[in-house]
Amino acid sequence: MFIKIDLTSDVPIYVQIKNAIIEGIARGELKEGDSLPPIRQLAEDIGVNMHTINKAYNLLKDLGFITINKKYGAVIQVEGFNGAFMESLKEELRPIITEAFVKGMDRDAFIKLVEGIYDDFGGRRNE
Amino acid sequence: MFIKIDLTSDVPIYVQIKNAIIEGIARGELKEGDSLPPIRQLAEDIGVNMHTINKAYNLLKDLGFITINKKYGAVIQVEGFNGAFMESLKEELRPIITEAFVKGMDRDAFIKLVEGIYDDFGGRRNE
Amino acid sequence: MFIKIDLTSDVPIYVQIKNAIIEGIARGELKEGDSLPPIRQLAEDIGVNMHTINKAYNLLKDLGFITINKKYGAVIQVEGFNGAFMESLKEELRPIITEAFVKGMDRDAFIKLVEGIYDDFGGRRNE
Amino acid sequence: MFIKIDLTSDVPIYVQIKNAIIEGIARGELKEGDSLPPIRQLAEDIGVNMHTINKAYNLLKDLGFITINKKYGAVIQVEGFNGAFMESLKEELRPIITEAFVKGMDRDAFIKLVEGIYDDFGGRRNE
DNA sequence: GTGGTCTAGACCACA
DNA sequence: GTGGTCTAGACCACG
Repeated sequence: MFIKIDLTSDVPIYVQIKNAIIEGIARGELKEGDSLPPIRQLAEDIGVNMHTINKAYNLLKDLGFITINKKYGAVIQVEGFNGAFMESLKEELRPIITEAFVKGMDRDAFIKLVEGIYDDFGGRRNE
Repeated sequence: MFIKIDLTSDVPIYVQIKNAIIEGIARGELKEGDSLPPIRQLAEDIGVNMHTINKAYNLLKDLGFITINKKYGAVIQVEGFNGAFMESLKEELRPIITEAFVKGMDRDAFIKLVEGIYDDFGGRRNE
Repeated sequence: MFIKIDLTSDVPIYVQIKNAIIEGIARGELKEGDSLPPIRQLAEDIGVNMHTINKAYNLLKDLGFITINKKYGAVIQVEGFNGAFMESLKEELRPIITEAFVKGMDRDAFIKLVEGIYDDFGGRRNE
Repeated sequence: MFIKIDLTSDVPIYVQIKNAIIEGIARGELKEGDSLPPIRQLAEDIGVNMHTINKAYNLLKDLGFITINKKYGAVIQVEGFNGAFMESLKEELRPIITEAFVKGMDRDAFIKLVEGIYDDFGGRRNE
């Protein structure tokens, strides 16, 4: 698994790592039951501190994408979406859509954009 | 114009203000050519520091929603979307969509969510 | 507010701090709306590292006892209990009660113990 | 005896095993004088390391639920509760009750919860 | 002046 | 060998 960090980004490193791992699941490179690398190893691999990886893993745990135990480390195990997730999704989405709308981007153009991203994960099923 | 700030949110206040103003444009409460309130006044109205309002206005300017000049202050003037905007939109959208996909939300369900938000601004045109 | 840490305890320091603060609320020394000390100040006061306090505050936030914002820092704001809380409460309680039962402590004796602790917070209301 | 381990729980495995055995006594499935399975066998049965079982058995011994000798292995022999037990019980219970109280759960509701758990072991006596 | 992020490096509990 | 905790000390974003 290859994670590329942009140190100049204003997105915190641990969030970038979180996103990269979820992206890895979406792409099918990481499957349910797979173990993520040990925090210290991944830290060395991508050249950041152990604590930063730790924070990313714990965030993934809180978001329901992995479980953590001392035997197998961090293991992919995705909780399905629920009402709370839908709510937070909507709240994240709303200001983005509003900006696009105000800038004159119509609904169909926006949906096309969404479809384009979805198609990247196209044939895959997450089970 | 009524802006409600949620101090408990982890969205920075100046971003909340920015979002509220764009939302105001989307809802038709603010139109091209309208002036935003003077910084001091808005700061007092919603009970935050002038500095914070200033930051929000500057962000709106950078995003192409207003112009700022000494004479008229902050005036709504929306730049249409361009390639750079599309790129940043995609970058914002991607991790959100990826999470939804991995959690088992399919494309159509996501699109329905998008449509729901778009419909809030329904019949309006921004000109 | 006075927090006493037992460095020899196997309860992590940040958990001890969390417990002490909840205890402070229960005793009425901390009320809704009160700000907790800034993390660095409390860290110095009780002689632990800033990060340990930070962890305690974030845990309290996750548990629904405080909110955190940059303006007022950590502010007491208690979420009422819900189903999820009841479940975790039951799971915590079960092994404790089971031990007591097996050791021959009957229901009434156990309840008396509970009442004794409740009475420490007796006349108070948390609103 | 059937012990189910939850690797995703943050309760250590050896504590889960300890709890399960005490629960077995409470339910009457294990009685005074009964032998627990040999360490190796139980380790194999539930798929954990011998070391972990050993730790659980030693904990049970320290808590006064079993005796361990070379001839008969681990044998259920429950010490009645004493002052020290009461003290540790109180210390465990206090933060749990405090959280419940602060979240607005009143004494009677809490006691009802306790009674519900006690009733699971209802008509039984441990002798 | 507040919390948030990150680093470097140590020790410990659990498996 | 795994994650968890803790420390000391730095820099940054937000208000």
